Amino acid sequence: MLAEQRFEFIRAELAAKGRILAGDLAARFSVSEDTARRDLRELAKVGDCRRVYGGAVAIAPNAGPLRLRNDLLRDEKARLALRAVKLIHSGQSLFIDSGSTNIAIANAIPHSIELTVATNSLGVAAALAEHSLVRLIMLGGTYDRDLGTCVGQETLRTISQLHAELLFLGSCGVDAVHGATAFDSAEADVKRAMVKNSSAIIVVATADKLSTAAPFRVASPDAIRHLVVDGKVKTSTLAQFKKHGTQIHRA
Amino acid sequence: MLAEQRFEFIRAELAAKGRILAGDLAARFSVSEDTARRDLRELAKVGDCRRVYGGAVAIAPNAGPLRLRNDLLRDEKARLALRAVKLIHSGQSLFIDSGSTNIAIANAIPHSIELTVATNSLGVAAALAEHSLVRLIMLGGTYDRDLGTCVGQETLRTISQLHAELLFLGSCGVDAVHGATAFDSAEADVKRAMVKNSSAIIVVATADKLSTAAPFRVASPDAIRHLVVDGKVKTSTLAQFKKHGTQIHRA
DNA sequence: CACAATCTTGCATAAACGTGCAAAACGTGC
DNA sequence: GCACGTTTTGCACGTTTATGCAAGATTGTG
Repeated sequence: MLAEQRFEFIRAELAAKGRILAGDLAARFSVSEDTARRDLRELAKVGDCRRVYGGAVAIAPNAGPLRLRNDLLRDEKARLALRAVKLIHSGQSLFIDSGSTNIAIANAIPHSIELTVATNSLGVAAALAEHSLVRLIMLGGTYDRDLGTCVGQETLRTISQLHAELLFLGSCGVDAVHGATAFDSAEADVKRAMVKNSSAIIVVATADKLSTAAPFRVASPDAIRHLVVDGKVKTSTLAQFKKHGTQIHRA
Repeated sequence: MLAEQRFEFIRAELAAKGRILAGDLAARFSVSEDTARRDLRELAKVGDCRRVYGGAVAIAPNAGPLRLRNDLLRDEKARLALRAVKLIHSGQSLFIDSGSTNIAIANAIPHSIELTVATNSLGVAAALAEHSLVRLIMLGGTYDRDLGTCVGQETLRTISQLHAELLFLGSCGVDAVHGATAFDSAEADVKRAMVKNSSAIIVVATADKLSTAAPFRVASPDAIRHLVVDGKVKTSTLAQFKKHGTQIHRA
C-alpha cells in the first residue's frame, strides 16, 4: 500500500465532495484511523486541505459535488469543450456520458442548436435544462453518489432502446492500446451500452487522462472516431491513435 | 457528521434568506437545539452572523430579499416542508413527485435518515444528491422543460416496477370533490402511476392550491392519506377532506 | 404579571485526537 | 550477509472536542 495512493484518493474526494471523514478513509484502505489522520495532517500541512474535527475539508469550501470537480481543471476543460462542441451539428442526436468534462461540454453547447440528448448525468441534465431547443432524455436508474450518475439495469435497458449519432464518452483513462477505460464495473456497463448504440464516439480527455488505463475496458482504440486534447500534448503520444483512424483535435 | 457541514449550510441559508432558526437547523441535521445554538454562537463569534432570539440573522442587511421576490411562496413552502417530513420514518421508500413544493420537501429531509427515494424531478434529485443515506432512484424519460420533470412511456414503465410506502404528490390543484388534479395530460399519467404503486399519499398544498381544480384528475379525495396545509387555512375548507378520512396537518 | 419559548451554563460521555513507542519493511553501505 | 538508519504503520496512553441532557436564567407574548 503506497501512501501516495491514499493521497490521490483524498485529493480526488476533496475535489469531488469537498470533505472527507477520517473513519471513511481508514475503512476504504483498511488502515488504522491513526494512519488516516496522519495522512490528513500531512496534506493539511502542505495546504491541500483544512483539518477539522472528524476529518478534513477542501480549502475552498464552496460548492457541492458537481461544481468543485469542474474547478480543478476548469479552464482546460472549458477550452476542450469549446473545441468539442464544434463537432456537433444541428438536428443530431447525442449520448452524453457522465463526468465533469462532459458537464463542461453540455455547458458549452449553444442555445441556438437543435438536438436530442440522452444522458445519465444529473449535472449534464441540469446544464441542458434551459436549452429550449434541446430534447432532453434522462436515463433513469440508481443514482451512484460517488460517480454522480445513474447506473444499473434500468439505465442499460433505456439505452438499448435508443440510438445516437454521436457519443461523448467520459473516461477515467485513455490510451492507444486499451482505448477508453473506467474505474467502476457498473459505470463501465453503462458506457459500453452507449458505445454499442452510437454511430461515432468522441472522447474529450484532459492531459492527466491520456496514457493512463483504468481496469475496465469500455471502447477499443479504433472505435474512437474523434479525440479532443490539449494543444500542448506531445504528438508522439497521439501517433498511435492516428493509426487507428482516430481524428485528433487540439484545443 | 462534520460540524463544518452545518456551518456551510448556515452560511448558505443566511446568504439566501438572511436568517435561520435554531429549531430548523436542529431538525435539518437531526441534532439537538443545543448544538444548533452552539453552531450559531460560534459563527457569530467569528462574525459570520448576528445572534438573535430564536436563531441568527446575516450581518449584511441587504442579503436575502433577492430570491424571495422570485418565489413569494418560498417561506410558506419551507414551513410546510418541515411539517411534512415529520411524516417520514427511517427505512421507508418514497416516491417524490415534481414541483417546487416537493423540492422544498427534499431539501427539508434530514441527512440522518435512511431512505429509498424515487423521483422524476431533477430538482428533487439534486437536493438529495448529497444525502449519503438516501438510495436515490432517478426515473428516466423525456424531460419536459415546462414541467421541470421527466414524463413519458419510459417513466411510466420504471414506476410500474417500483413500490413506495409514501408518495409526496405534487398537485396543481386540490379540493375535496375532485381530489388532486394536474394541468398536463402526460404529467397526470405519471402521477397516476405513482398513486397506483404507493401505499399512502401525502399532499402538501400551499393555500393557493386549495379549492382549485385542474383538468386532469390524479387521485380521488379519499385516496389522500395526509394533507399538509398552512395553519391559517379556514377549517371549513378542510371539513370535507376529513370526511374522506384524510388526516390534516397544519404548519 | 404570568407563562411559554428560548437561551446559557455546567456536567457526563463517547468519539476523535495527538504523542510516544515498538515492530516491521526498506534501502544503504560495509 | 549484516549492521545501521529511515520510513511506515499499529497500538496504548492521556487529552481534547462535540454533543445531549438537566437546571436555572432570560426573553418575548398576551
